[in-house]
Amino acid sequence: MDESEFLAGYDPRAYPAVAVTVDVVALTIRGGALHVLLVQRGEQPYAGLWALPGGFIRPGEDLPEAAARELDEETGLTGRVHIEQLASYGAPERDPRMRIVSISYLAFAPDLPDPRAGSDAADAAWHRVDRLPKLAFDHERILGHGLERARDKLEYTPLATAFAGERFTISELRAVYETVWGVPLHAGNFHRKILSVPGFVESTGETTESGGARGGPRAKLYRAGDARLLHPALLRPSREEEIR
Amino acid sequence: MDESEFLAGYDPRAYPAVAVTVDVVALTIRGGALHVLLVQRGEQPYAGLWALPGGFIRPGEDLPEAAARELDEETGLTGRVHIEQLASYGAPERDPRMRIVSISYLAFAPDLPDPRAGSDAADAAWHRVDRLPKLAFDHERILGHGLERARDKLEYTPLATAFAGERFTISELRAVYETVWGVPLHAGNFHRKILSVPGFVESTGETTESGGARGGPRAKLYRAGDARLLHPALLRPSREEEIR
DNA sequence: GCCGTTATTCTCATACTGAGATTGTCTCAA
DNA sequence: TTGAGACAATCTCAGTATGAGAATAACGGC
Repeated sequence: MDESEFLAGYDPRAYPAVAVTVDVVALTIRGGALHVLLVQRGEQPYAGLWALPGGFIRPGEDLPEAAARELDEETGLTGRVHIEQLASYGAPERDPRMRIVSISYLAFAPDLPDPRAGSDAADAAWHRVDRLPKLAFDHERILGHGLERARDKLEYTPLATAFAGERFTISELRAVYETVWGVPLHAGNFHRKILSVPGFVESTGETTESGGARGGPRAKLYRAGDARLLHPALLRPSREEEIR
Repeated sequence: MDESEFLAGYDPRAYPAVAVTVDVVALTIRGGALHVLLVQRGEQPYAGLWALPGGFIRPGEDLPEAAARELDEETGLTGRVHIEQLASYGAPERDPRMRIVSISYLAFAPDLPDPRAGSDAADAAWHRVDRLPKLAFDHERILGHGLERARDKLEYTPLATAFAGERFTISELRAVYETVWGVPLHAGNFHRKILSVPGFVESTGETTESGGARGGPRAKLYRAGDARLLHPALLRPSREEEIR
């Protein structure tokens, strides 16, 4: 039986309703650590637990639109934020109330301010991804996929510049990679690599106002270039475990 | 307003129903060309046009399960087929009948038999992806994303072996790459590369029964190895256009 | 048996990478 | 004011990967 036949003898409205939500994995870097935006649930199920910000799509609203709205409701930020679809989850029992299919989105932004104290429920806050509370629903799994995707995209896209400000130094960019990947990188090689990938960064001709907090010369400032893919890619230090 | 507050004053059932479907982009290689499985619609809307196989998810059925079922209904194949989630589409007007959110799946398989003559609608058949008829809904876009994903995954995963049979020669594997990427590859370099990537293929110790149809020595036979990621990856000949 | 085809292996020049070292600027504290 | 340590920016050098072309040899078809 395929779609048309199925439709012919099948009225979806006759079945238990399926609701569609979007959930957003919003990542930012604060104080040298990767953080994710979470909201504390005020109601059952999972009252008191933290969850990814999200909600039902509205009539007439496209998916990316819904994701941007959810993010905006928590952070107040709309522009400047890179947002992309992550994956969808629809296990029958993932929400005890009813059948809910959730489309997850991944968002990246430079050091964001504290979220609005939720016009709603209990609370909203940035949490270090390496010190997470227990999450509601299957949000731990969704967040895991989001982190994986972010780490991968750092390799072959200029995504890292989305975590940095308008202008940044090579060292700041390196800190983004080190934070997201969780490994130290060779400063000299990183510098050489960044400048050799066409379109990754472009010089602003300026330098920082002063040296680093603990010394060192002023660094040159760069802005994001026009490349959409990095070629050749920046490869993560080998991950033998992940290969097999 | 976040999920919990929204839920509190909002009953999704009160809104126009949202239906969830899965659509499958099933790819195979037949006669040296990449093909996609399409079904011809028997009813409105888009009656007579071709579309990706798909249909509504059923109560109690998880997403991947639904995708596998849809594929099985058309091909009869269940095992052997690699299947993974592709993306989701939910533009309000993508289906004129009602709000439909579709989760698409990507499937790869070795040269598959002709599909069942659809227990349903009009027809089901493999179509060369470079000679497509007009497609229903936004299926052309979905297929485009599927092809893009397949081409990318060929670079860093052993996916190509999913298009080849149980045992295959290096040349057959090269043909898969050339077909999916649409470019000729240097036979010698390809050979060297495949054998140097750990875990990509492993020797069976056997060779083909005879040489190629137009001559040439017998080729050694290999089977898929245990690698899940290719390292270093096989890079596609440079695609300047796609970088910026 | 001769010719064209194809599998497999080599060569060689070029490009990219990891590790370590060098040079010179700048902050901080004695 | 000065010396120590931090850090940006370059460079060296060896090891590895890649593209292009060629060499060798096994087969099928005629």
